[in-house]
Amino acid sequence: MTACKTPGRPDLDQLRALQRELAAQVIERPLTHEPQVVAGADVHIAGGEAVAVAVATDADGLMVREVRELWRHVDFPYIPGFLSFREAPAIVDAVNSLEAKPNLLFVDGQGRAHPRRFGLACHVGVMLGIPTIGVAKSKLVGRYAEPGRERGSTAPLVDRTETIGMVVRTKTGAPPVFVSVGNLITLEEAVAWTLRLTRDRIPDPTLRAHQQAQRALATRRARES
DNA sequence: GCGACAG
DNA sequence: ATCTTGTCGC
Repeated sequence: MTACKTPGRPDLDQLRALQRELAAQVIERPLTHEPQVVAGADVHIAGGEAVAVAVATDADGLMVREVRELWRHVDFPYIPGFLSFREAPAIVDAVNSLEAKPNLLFVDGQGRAHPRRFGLACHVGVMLGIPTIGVAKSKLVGRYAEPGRERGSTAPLVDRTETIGMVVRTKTGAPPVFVSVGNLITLEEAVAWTLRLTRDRIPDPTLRAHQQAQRALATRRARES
């Protein structure tokens, strides 16, 4: 049999076509409801085992309402531009496991600031049908001028002639983050909510999810030794 | 051909 | 992301 799926080398041409198709389903428009439940999600992967964590907080990110941890097998490799095929399934499951569906979700990666305008935050946003914001710690595509050093400074992220996101200084003196629309929100709102929920460099719900995922992996490693 | 390249 | 604790430098 030669027609088996080969985890090592996915059909990227086919996936690019799929991304363009799904990118057309992304809705960029103002929030229709004031978010009451905000969430952040992150995934850590070690040797085919992925742990996704979703943390739900109040609208200011100060009170944690819920933390869900979900394990999943992952075979898709990391390929720049195709991260969502590796991480989106686990994130979607983790968010769906929350008892209260969030009105806004922060995703650790790009939204529309992607070569085909379909980063991880868009993928998750389309699958869940909720507003999502992509907050990435580094750039995937686009050009930008360094924003001012103070927290709150911004600079547009531009690809060709299109503004695909915003480079945002969320912490004075720290490297900026790359904010873009995931789904059902505008770029301006995405930037405002990112600043609102960020106390350190990345949004609080995301930071909490990140730390919880790290603890979960460490725990599993200790258990296996 | 040469860089760039989310997590 | 991950390998990995303390240590070198401004």
